[in-house]
Amino acid sequence: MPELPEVEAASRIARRAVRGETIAEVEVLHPAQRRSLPRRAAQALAGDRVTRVARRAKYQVLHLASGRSLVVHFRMAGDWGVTSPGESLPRHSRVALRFTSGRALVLVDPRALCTVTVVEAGDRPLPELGPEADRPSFSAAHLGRALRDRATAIKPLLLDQSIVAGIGNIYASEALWRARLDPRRPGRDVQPAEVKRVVAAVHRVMREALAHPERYYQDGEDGLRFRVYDREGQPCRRCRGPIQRITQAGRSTYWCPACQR
DNA sequence: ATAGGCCTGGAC
DNA sequence: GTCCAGGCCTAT
Repeated sequence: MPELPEVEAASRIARRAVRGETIAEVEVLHPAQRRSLPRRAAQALAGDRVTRVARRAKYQVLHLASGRSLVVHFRMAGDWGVTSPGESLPRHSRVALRFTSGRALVLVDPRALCTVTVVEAGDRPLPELGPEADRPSFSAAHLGRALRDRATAIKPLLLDQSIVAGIGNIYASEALWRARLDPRRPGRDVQPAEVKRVVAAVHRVMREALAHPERYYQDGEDGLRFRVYDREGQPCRRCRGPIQRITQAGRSTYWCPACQR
């Protein structure tokens, strides 16, 4: 469940569950997870205390009393589970942070692609990231500067986390539909008025999803399901034209050729 | 710019 | 069986 709004919701769950808790043991339950969290690093966490849970874009940072931090990225399909003392772990549990209280914060990750890394005090915790997609600091002026001179299409540029942080494949399509902009448009050809529309659309999509932490990804009646994503061949909700799927930078893009220009 | 890799599960 | 998946990294 992992774009900015879903990671924000998850980080709130983690914050409520484990702030102030002391780590008793970190269990790595899937061998692939040791690529980011080797046995030694996991063992070294015992005894440390979680002082703060923060989120930056799609990263979650568990700050520890020692000055180290635990950086978690959900990638394609991660989520948190919280278990009470004695309770069994959910299906697809890959890493379990067990606390001295008996409670556990569990990384649930069917594909085992998530990363959990220990960052030592003073080390750079995160790669270079642009402004948060839901904030005013992600502005038309900022995006306009980033797009200038870029021959790359706007859709993949919205996925570039060093330009704007937190947008993923679904919300990129959703935002461009809202902005009525052709996802194939080269960055440098996007006019100032269109840049403004894109920024407004990204803000709107992010805010809507943040306001509905669970419902957005679910099927249903609440009118919140995707406008274009995963709707190939179905009628555009604006103009009734057929939604098309194309591949850009190796990822699916959904859009309406009739009303996105 | 594109392809492949990492993993597993679900849809077909 | 095949293809696809909410992300990101590396190699070509």
